Parts: sequence; C-alpha cells; structure tokens
Amino acid sequence: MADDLSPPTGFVTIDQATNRSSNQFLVNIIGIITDRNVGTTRTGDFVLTFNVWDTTAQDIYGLKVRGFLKPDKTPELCKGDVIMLTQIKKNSNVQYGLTYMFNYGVSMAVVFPKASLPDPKRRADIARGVTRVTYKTAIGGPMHVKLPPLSEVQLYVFDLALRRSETSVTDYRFPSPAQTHAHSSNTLSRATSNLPSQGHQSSREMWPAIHGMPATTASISTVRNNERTSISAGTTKTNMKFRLLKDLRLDQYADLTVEIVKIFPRTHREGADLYATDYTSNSMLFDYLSPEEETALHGGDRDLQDYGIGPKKGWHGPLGQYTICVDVWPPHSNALIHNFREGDICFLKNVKTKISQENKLEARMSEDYISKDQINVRRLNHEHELVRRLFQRKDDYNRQQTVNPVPHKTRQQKKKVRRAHQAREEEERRALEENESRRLDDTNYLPKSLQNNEPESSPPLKLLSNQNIVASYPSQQYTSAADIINSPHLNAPLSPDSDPSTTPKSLPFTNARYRTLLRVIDFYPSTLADFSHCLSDPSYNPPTACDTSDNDVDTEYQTQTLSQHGRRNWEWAFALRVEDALPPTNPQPSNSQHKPAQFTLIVPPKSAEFLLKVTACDLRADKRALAELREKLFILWGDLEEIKREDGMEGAPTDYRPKNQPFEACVVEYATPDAYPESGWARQWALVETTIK
DNA sequence: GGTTACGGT
Repeated sequence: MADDLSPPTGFVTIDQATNRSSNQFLVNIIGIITDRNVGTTRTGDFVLTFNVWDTTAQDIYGLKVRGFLKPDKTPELCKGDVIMLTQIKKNSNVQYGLTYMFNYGVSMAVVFPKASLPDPKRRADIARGVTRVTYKTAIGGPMHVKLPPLSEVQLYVFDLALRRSETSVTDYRFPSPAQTHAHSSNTLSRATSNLPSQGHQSSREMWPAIHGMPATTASISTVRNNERTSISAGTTKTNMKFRLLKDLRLDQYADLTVEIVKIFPRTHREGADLYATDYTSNSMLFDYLSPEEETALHGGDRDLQDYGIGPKKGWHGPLGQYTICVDVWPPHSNALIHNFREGDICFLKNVKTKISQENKLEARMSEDYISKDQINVRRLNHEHELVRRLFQRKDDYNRQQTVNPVPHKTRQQKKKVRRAHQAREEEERRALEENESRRLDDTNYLPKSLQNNEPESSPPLKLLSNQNIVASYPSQQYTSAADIINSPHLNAPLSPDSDPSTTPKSLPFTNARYRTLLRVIDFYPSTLADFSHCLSDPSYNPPTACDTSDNDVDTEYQTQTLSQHGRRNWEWAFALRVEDALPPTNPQPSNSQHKPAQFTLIVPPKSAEFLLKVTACDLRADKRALAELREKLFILWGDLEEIKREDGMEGAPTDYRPKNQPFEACVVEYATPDAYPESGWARQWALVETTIK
C-alpha cells in the first residue's frame, strides 16, 4: 500500500508480522495499542494481552501480543499509547490464534504514552529534533537488537499516531497540548538521563540500557482497575501447522480453519467428502465457475455435472479456486456428519494434502496413528482470532462479488472463457452448415415445396424440424436413426490393444447419447387415457419385499402422498414408434425404395413430464388433463392419434401417413437385463431432455 | 503428544 508508513530499519510492519514470517519467528514492531486486557494465571502471574495497529494492519485492532509477566514487571499500557516491541516471537496457536509472545528476558517493550505526544502541528519540529516524542521504558530483557536512531523511531511513532487519528476509526484523538506538555516534562528527563549508550552510532539521542530495568510507572492497582475481562492462563501450545488454503502445498500436514460448504456422506462405506473454504485462493484448487462462465465453456450442458464433469449442481460455495475437497475418514467423518452443518466454522487438525485424480489439490483426514479415537474435526469459538479473520475475508469476498461478479478471474482465465465461447459458436455454425449441405444432397427428404428450389433459398435445416419441440445440446450434430441402430461402436474392439480373437464380434448395446431428427409413426399404449399409471396399482407397480416391511418409510410416505396429494402417486408411462427423419449417411440411388429406419422410443416418467410439462394424474377421472395431454401430443405427432382413434386401430396406420413434422430429440441408448438369451441384454432407447414449448 | 496416515473409488 502506497499510503503505508515504512517502519524504521530492523522493524517489520504488522502485515509482515502477520503473514510473512513463520512460527517461532522473532520480529521487531512498532504499533498503537488498540485494546488491552490483563488476567491472572493459576500461579498468580499476570497475562497481558494487547493489540497493536499500524497502517498495514488488516483490521482496526491489528496484531495480538501476549506476555506472561510477574505482577511487579507488568507495564502500564493504555489504549492509544504507541509501543515499540523487539524480539517478540510468533506463536500461532489453535486455541488463541495468531499471537506474538512477549518473553521476559528476551523481548523488550518501550512505551510512548499517548498523553506525551506533541501537538500534531509540530511534526517538522520532531523531524528537526527540536521536539521529542517522549517515552517510558516499560520492560525489557537483554537487548539483542541494535536499535535505529531514536529520532527515526520518534518520527515514526508520531506519524503512526497521526495516521491513526486520520483514519475512519473514531477511537483516536491526539491529546490536548496542555496534557502533552505536562507529561513530557517529567518522563523525558527520566528516560534519557544516566543511561549508558547502546544506541545507533550516528544517533544524537541515545537509547537507555534496558537490561534489568524495572517497570516504571506501572501500578498494579491501576492495572486491576482497568481490567475488563479476565483472561485465563493457559499453556501456549505452538501450532506450526496452521495454514491458509492459499499457502497449502502438496504432501503437507496442516491445520485448517474453514467454513463448511458441503458435506457428502459416503454411500458405500463410512466417511465423507467435505467441501470447505477459508476464502483464500490457491491455483491448485478446482475452479468453480459462475453459471455464465460455465455456459460459455461447456455450452450449458449442465447435466454433464450429473456425470461428475464440471462442478456439482447447485454449488453454493465461493466461485473460483477457494474450496478444497477433504476426504474424511472415520472417526472424524462421524463427528463431521453428526455435529456439523453447511455454513459452520470448523477446525480441521492434521489434514494431509494430496493430489486428486483430476489433478487438483485436495486433502485427507485419516485416523490418528497413535490415538485411534481422536477426533480432529473440531468446533471453534466464533470469537476466535482465526474465525474473525475468516469472516473478514468472507466479507471481502462477498463485497467483491457485488462489485464485480467474477473478481477471481485473471486476464488469462477470462481469455480462456472467451475463446471457448467463440469456438462453440464456430462449431455450431459449422454443424448447421454441414447438416444443410447434407440435407441438400438428397432432396427426397425435403418437403415438396422446397424440392426444386435453389440451394441458396433453402431454409436452414432447423426450419424443417418442428419448431415447437426443442431438445438440449443444440451444438451437437444429428445422428440418423439408421446410424443409431447400426452404430459402428457395436463392433469396435474394447480397447486398441485387445486381441481380435478374444474380442467379441459385436456388443449387445452401447451406453450412448444422441441428438437426432425423428418422426412419430405410432405410440403405445394405443389409448391415450392409459398413458399414466397409478403407483399403487399392483398390476403396474408390483410391491417389492422392501415395500412390505412394517416400518418402511417409503410406504408411509406413499400412503401419505396418496391421500394428501393423489396426483403425485401417478406417473407417465408410454412409448413412441419413431422413424428416421434424416437422410442416410450413404446416399441411396435416387430411384431406390428407401425405407426409413424405425425404432421404439420409450418415454420414461421424468422425460414425459419434461416433454409435456403436465403432471401425471388419473386421466380417466380428469378429462381436462386428458384434453391437455391430447393437445400437447398433437403438437408432437399431428393427426396420428385422431386417425388411430377414429379407426379404432391397435397398430400404426398402414395406408395413411400421419400429418406431422420431424422433431429434434435427445435419445439415450441403454439396455435392460433380460429378453435375448444370446446376450442377456435388451437394447433400448429412451427420450430425454426434449420438450414441447 | 508424535512427525504419521493405510483403507475405497
């Protein structure tokens, strides 16, 4: 930050002390006391805790410093005083968070009381050495550091106080000149007199020798009176392992403080997948994209996510590389599943970082190798320093999101998204052109009105299909029904290296998805009123062993839903006989009799609901619903049902071609284990992701 | 407190 003041030589900023030094690190800092507390330990010692602020601090309090001191060696500290601390040790600890320890005998503190600060107008005088910022030696051990010139420190102390008074924080006011004068006259002389020089050579004003010096004006009774909350004594366990996500590297053991985004208990074994963030970003983490970016990259194929490609559906965590996946094993997983919920703050002790199969940074929590029942998923008080900082980062993240919805994207990432978007548009354009030219190769399939037209005046293929019916994945090319049925993949070797002699000649089916253009020629069952079925109808939905158990929840639910919301107990069940509406890939001789390929297209309950946007119900009881269904299906199959109904036909009309348009459809190929004795599989096709607008 | 952590997909 350009506005930050530079501390004197040998000193670091609060920011540096917070972020850029490892545990056990000794630093020298100067800051304003923003908060102070004194408590007593079991042994009667004092535990002094205070926060020091400078212009680089992340919040209005700054860095926490703590010292265990004898009552007679505890200095008087007031909010607003400036303190110089040398050789304090970083001690990031789980229970108390990031703390710098003041160790008597090693560290030294020099206090510049707020009351002794000169009038703000006199800054130039301080710089010239005419006016001095007075100090009290508060406490110290043997001095290990060579101190910068006192004048430099004085100016810094003064500038810091000035900055604090200028900040939006309203807790700081310079003392009135009268106070300043009164204070400086008695402390200055005392601090600078009779003390041998240990200061910087060029310094005209000398630092006192600190060693063995008692606390000066500290009065125990004053300290006690100022005490607001009691801090219990505690052992200061060091936590060298605490890491932010941004600082994680591979194959490390680390302790994390995180917000829980999602807990997925495992289905086939004990354990859970935990998605967690601490609102810091690491480039090795999975990059969660916004829906807009997702569409640009993957063409809005949101259901790819069902197959584990792309982020999980309904992602509520932060966008960007802010979330780690932790593979949590028992016994930690049990604590996680039963005691924690999404949004909770959680302390994860001893996670091991590793690389996932997708080449992303993830972590793992295994059973403790010594105490098998130790649980390392723990709750953390929200007052905790680490939690407070996490919430601050969360606020920052949310604020950024409101200002700029995609703040985490680097220029390179944005470029990637843009390129993918362009590539997709190009692909769609090419697919369209290709289809068009294919279509023009064989005019047999064009409507009569278009047959002798010039190619330029032909409408794009899109217009040939029923515009009231849309199927997902518009960028995917069509595959003809003939090609779906005679898929080359049925004869493909299982792997490039498989031995042809042991490779089966053909597969009974493939798991595949297609986009195609079809025409409806018949439907089953032949009566529209039979398109829906009741789940409580045993002839449709025979009870299973599971359903008949006494305390079965599903049975209970079913009974309940049957009585309360009868409609929910019905589902669609019908199928369509369809034929190819695309020309064959290998052009037929123009005079040959070409019979379009046909297959039966099952419309599963969910697909039917998506297709019709009508909820299944008892169609014999609900005439309005039946009429609605008839109307919807007229859009799909034209006069097919009318003709069948009038003629009382069971099968497809033989001498009549129903008046309907080809429609685009997404089709999945799968198989059910039965039917053909040779293979044991019945190859089937079902309609998916196709809807009547 | 010890410097370790697999197992299943």
